[in-house]
Amino acid sequence: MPELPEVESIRRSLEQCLARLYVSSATLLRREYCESFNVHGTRRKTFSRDLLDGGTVASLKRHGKQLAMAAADGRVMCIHLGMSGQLLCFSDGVENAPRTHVHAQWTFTDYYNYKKIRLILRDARRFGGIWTYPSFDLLLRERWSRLGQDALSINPELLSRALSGSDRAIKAALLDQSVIAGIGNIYADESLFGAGIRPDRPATTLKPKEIARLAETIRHVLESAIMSGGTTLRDYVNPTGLPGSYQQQHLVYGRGGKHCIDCGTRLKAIQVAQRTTVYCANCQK
DNA sequence: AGGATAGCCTGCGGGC
DNA sequence: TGCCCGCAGGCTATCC
Repeated sequence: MPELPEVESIRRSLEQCLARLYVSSATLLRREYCESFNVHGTRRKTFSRDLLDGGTVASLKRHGKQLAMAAADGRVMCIHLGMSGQLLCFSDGVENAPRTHVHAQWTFTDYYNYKKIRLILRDARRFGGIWTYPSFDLLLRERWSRLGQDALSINPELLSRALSGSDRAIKAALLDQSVIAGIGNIYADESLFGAGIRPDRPATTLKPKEIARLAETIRHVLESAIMSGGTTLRDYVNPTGLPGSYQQQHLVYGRGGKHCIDCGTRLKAIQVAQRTTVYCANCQK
């Protein structure tokens, strides 16, 4: 379940592995997993060139939970991993790569070191996808423009503006990618606990001081999680196969019915925005 | 029109 | 042992 910290870990890992490499092949194995757009933003058939075939990897960018790989000639490929998506790197010749649920694969050639790297995109549940554009500007305009401020660069003023006039539960707002981008169920619960705010409070009832505290806590939680390489609950691993360890620092997520680490009260598990939500009724007001 | 809801999809674990 | 059901949740389409 890649949220912002996991996607950022993947981005950094791919940047290390693939920057400046030549894309010597790109294959889409499941047609409907990828949508390609022309210069007018109109959908059309996907060609291997859309998956950067024949290009050179210039940059890896991220906004919220979405990742973009751009070629030096401007072509860009946006990847969203949904719930179960994985990007995995293998050095050429090593045949321990998973074969199931692979929807796209690439071969990168490193002409300086005479090495080849294979990248595969697997996604069992197929909630993810790939969207390709002829330029980064088009990705920004057609897709990323729908996303709110990236959660890693949130501050009190921006969060306050994003939440203004919304009377739904604060957690529902945090999960809405058009309000703030990158937060999923795990980091929403952890951030609200850290800020001492009940997840079911209508967003409009938050005082400026609480919004400020929440903004700071979100940044702190996400930064800590990135330093731990993200959260691995079941099968998240970065492209080099390394799991994250932030799950060891979870204070509420997945701990419903257990004791609050701060005060010992039994943590409550409720439903907010159709998601299991765990909080401490004593510590969170 | 903002917000709630259903549905997509597979793997896994608990219960019987 | 094996089967069935519920649950996990990011996102979009649809409804209210």
